[in-house]
Amino acid sequence: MVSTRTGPNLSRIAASLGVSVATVSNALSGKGRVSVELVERIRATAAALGYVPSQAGRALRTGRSGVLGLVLPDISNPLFPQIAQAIEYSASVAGYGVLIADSRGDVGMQTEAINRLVERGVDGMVIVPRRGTRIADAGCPVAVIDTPSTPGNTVSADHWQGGREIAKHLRDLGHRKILLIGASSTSNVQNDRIGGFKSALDATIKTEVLWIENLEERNGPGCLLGLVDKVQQGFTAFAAVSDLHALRALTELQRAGIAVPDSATVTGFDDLIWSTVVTPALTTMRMDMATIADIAVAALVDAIENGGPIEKGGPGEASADESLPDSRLVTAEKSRVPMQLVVRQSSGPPWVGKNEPLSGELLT
Amino acid sequence: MVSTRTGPNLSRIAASLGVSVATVSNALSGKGRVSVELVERIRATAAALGYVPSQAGRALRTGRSGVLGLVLPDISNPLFPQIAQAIEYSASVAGYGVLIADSRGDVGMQTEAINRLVERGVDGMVIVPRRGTRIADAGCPVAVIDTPSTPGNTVSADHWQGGREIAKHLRDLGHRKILLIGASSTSNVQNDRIGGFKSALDATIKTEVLWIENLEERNGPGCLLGLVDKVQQGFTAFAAVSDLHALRALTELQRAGIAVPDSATVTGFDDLIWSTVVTPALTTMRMDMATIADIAVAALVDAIENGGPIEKGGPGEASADESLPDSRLVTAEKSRVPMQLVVRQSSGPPWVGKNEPLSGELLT
DNA sequence: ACAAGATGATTAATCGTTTAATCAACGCCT
DNA sequence: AGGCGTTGATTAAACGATTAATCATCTTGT
Repeated sequence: MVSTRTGPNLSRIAASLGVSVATVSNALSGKGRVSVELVERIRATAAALGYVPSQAGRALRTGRSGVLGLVLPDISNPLFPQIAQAIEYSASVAGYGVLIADSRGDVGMQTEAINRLVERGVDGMVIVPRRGTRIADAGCPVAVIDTPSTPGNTVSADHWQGGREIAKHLRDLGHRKILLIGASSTSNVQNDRIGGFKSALDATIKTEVLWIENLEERNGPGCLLGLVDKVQQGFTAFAAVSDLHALRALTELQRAGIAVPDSATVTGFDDLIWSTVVTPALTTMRMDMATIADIAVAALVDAIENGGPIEKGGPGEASADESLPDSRLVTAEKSRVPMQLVVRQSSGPPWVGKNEPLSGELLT
Repeated sequence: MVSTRTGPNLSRIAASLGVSVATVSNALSGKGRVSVELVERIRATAAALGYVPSQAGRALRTGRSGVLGLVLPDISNPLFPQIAQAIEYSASVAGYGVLIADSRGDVGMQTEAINRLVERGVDGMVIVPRRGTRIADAGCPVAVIDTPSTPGNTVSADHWQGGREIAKHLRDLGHRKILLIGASSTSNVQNDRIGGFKSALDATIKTEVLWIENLEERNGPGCLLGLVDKVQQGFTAFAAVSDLHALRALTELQRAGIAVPDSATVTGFDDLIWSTVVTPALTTMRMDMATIADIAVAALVDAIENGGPIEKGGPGEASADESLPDSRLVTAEKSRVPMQLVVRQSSGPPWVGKNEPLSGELLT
């Protein structure tokens, strides 16, 4: 029960100057009419006393908490640090705090996580869904960061263009038989990247898609991807849809004695933390998370403060549920942010040098 | 100005039942004296109306926000997902929300980040410092997750024991010349891991420490670690102090045609996301973040709600600053949580099979 | 039967901030 | 000089929940 009555409040400042609290409030917020001289004095004593406004008091009065929620259904996603950092930065610049919620990969717990945020009184939330999960009605403005092709998406990287860029990079290097590596065929993001990839190539280049999830269903998690066979079949480039899978491909090839990039090219996506430290460093596509976060937060703040552009919840059960006000997906003018190609050492022309594509001596 | 007057409040419930707000409050919190029958009716209508208590109102009255802050000076740390997930879970079980703050690696911005949290009215905060940065006075209970040897540490993994375990694992496999790989000699965590490692070995086993930071100062970031030379010098095992460096070592060795674990063993620390997907999967030490988070949050909540055990801010400038109440580092009974050895495929006995330690054909 | 205690509910104050409404001076114009 | 707009400040009423203090009943003991 030790209430930490820490800083002074408005009335303390008011008392110490012999003015009213309203005047102090007005002076500090610059809203009412206060003489410049008095504003100066109030500012000074506020600073001297180390005044910090009570968010609770302000929130109660204004009905806004100044806090945004951040929901990542799959928080173990290695992209999380990038996203959290970018959102937190954009939010703090806009004067908002960021409350995190985790649904531990469980789709059912996502609603629960969202409810926790709502109960904490967030003014809006940023949701990065995975696998096209439905966003439950939140009763507050919601910004969705997924992929442009998903209905309801607010802003995201241009995954399609990203796919195109990396495809062109591989094509220009001279690759003619490319294996695309993805995790799940139900992911919108991955499908867009793959779609863009294929759209950049004509019939002279052959592609094939390997879905890791399907493979692991048969061979168990962590199984080999069978890339050595693919090399023997003539594939010279392996374009993973995420750096995590690129890493898997890279090490599997290396373990089999296939040199990268000399005998096989590997590329990834997202420029994750390890892409620069592995040997060879990964060629990858980087998303501009700072810009994406800025846009998402700006759209959210606009909706919160000015009742900006919102779109009624998606089709389906959205308007059927009447107990809650419908979720309000915010929209942004610029909804797709270009990705940037980062060329490092893991990609190169096929069949460089003299080596056979397969040394064979170290097959597991 | 569209105030989202969403849910009903206490008075709405009170009015709809013809009782007073105090009674409703008492009934829902179970504190005052209300007849069981009335409690039942109040609970029912509260649920029917979809009542959610206003955190702002509650916070203003009780002086507690029900929110904890989470500070990671280096949010790009790949451990972040694990930590954030664990802390958020423990906090939500304890009825608290988690507000994140990032100082983007900049030590100076750490104070700023902490201040942002304080201004938002967090009841306490969890800080995971890096490189022994000083914790600025926060004016609220603070739990520090670092390493047991750091003064002021609240709880953490037992890095020393972790080092011992992995050393014993390598010793038992038969390795006699081991290279330890760390990033920075100023990191308490890394020093503890290395210290524990060495403490488990007698003079028959030779170890050497490679600090990546020193190497990169000379050769530039992302440079090779020169592990091929080390193999030639007779090192058979490479024990990295983090999975990130283990990954770096693994790929560097593989790129040079040195098979892992056949010709060289590589181990890591922390069981990061990629440790299972690389080939060979990484042998590593896993921290029990769930337990660590539970302990940290419990200590924090205890200090917040019962004024639990706290320790005055560290020596030095802590008590010199008089404008803020001193920071209160909370303590926990169990401050070191054992790490767990996870044996996978990247470690094995030295010189297994017939292969020469170095094939040499693929040296970069 | 009456004082004393237990029970169940209400009153009213409070947390700190914002803001609409009010008020007192003062200068200015006709 | 009296009415009027402007300036600079104050008053007072919220916002929603918590809680100490109070009050009305009803039970119980002597």
